[in-house]
Amino acid sequence: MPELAEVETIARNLRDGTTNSPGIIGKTIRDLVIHWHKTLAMPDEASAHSRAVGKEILSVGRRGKFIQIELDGNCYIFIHLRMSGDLQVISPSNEKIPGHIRAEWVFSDGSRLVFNDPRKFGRIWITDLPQDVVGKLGIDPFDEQLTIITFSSMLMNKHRQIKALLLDQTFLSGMGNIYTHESLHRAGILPRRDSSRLTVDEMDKLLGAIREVLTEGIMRNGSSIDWVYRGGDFQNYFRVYGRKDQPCPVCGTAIARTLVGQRGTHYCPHCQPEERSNEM
DNA sequence: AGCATTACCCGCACGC
DNA sequence: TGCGTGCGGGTAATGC
Repeated sequence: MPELAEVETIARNLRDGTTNSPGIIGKTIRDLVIHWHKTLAMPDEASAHSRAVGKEILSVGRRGKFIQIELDGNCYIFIHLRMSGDLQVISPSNEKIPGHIRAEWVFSDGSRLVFNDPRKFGRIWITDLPQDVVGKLGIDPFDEQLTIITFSSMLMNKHRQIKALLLDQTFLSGMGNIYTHESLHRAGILPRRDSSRLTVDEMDKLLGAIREVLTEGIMRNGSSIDWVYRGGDFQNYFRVYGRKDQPCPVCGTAIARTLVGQRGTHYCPHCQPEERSNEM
């Protein structure tokens, strides 16, 4: 699915508009149509309809990997794109309709916000209690309160494989499989290393690498992978993700693939070595 | 009890 | 045609 950089890009496009589509701030919802029942996680369809219809869109933002759309009357729409979701604004003049629409909001001006999601894993919540949906999310990687002091103590208080920990949304919110790979490679850390046993220098490098990779990802409008194209081109700058057997751009060693927590994991055996033993 | 890991599951499309 | 794989995450089971 889209990760932080892709979700951020989509949120910005919905808010500010693109050359092809207008933003949705200020639009009024005239109708909500659910095409695939399970896409609506909360509440039931009738309640969702009555909560959203007639409301004006006040803001669009991101919470972890959730898109947050604020409506007037203290109501929020949360959308999680999971693996294959995408959001597009379709104007009457801009009829390029995607093939797997699971839900859509129709606005009073005739334009629509469509939720396209081939794999049907994406979910929508409409609620006046945001904490029920995003309350358990960990700190955002760009949060100013996430200093190296905070980050290092967070890591030292856990004993988990560093890659699995970075993917845990209650620990840090927004990291996914791609950006985790790229961050660990840039920081020179093997994905299965124990988080609490990283050196302070490694923790410092890791936080910097996470922010660097996410910033570049956002700058390039995210990554476009598989058949789900979203307009970004960060995929052309991956150093390890999806590059099994190809040379590491830093040292030329063949990129290796393994499994960490049931998920494909790529790394450079030379740049990301095993932990050095402390024994003499 | 609480934490960490593993297995399985959920729809679909694509490459080999 | 069949099989493995995947920008994610929830649940259940197991082990420490």
